[in-house]
Amino acid sequence: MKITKLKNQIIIENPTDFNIVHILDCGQIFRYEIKGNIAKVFSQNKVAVISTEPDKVVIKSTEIDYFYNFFDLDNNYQAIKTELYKYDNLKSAIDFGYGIRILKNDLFEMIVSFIISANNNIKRIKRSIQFLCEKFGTNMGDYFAFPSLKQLKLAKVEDFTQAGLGYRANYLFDTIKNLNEQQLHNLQTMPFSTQREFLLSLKGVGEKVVNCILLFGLGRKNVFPVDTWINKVFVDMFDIKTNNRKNMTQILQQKFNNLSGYAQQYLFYYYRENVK
DNA sequence: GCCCAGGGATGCG
DNA sequence: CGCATCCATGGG
Repeated sequence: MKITKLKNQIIIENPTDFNIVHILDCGQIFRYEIKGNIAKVFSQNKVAVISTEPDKVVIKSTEIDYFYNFFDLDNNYQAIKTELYKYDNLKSAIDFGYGIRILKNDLFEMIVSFIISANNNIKRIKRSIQFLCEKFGTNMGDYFAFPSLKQLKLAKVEDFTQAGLGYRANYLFDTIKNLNEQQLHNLQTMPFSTQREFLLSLKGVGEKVVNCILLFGLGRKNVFPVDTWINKVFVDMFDIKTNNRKNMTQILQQKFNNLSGYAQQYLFYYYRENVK
């Protein structure tokens, strides 16, 4: 795989560790479109267009530095997959989702998105987030930006209910009310345990959501979010008996250490796409 | 009508 | 602490 970064585009030749469908459909992001071989990805107020051609992927954006980092292109996924391939029960998942990469997404967007994600399904999560973008985000012309904290502070509980958040409307409203820009800024450089403790103090953020925020919004790869899918597959794939999600998380994180986040994404994607 | 979806808050022992 | 129950909402 060869990556060439130009002024307004990135060219990836022989993309053995980059498949935009794998990346977008593995549940780490909720703002994207896939139409044939063209995909659009949104983060903050930015957009990238990804075209997949035979033996080549082209990423186009006016914010090419942002998306180079966003797609984690300095990271060597070949080495990660080689390491994870040592686990028998991961081989088929890695083969299936070979092009997965863990995105470096915006922290605030991840906090809001994964509060909405709790006990919800991806289709409805997408719809709710799109509603919030259209109602409170900046109009960028052919799309809407994700609303800033300041913009979301203008929302009432009724707006979140109207967005279809159900009982999560109150959680999000409370979190937005209590968050400030300084805290968001400070979170970027806090030690792991302090980040975790602060995020858990937010309404609507529990053990699973905090791990998603840490993984996708703060680049912490040592966490293993256990959701309903991982819960289902746990006993099958690891032959460890427990129904306690906190125990599963601890067991999985000990097993995979700093590769936990990657292992989780391969397994989540494989299982959700192949099992009903 | 029932069950499920990238679960969390709350209360009770 | 651990555990049970409740919580909106749309799709299958």
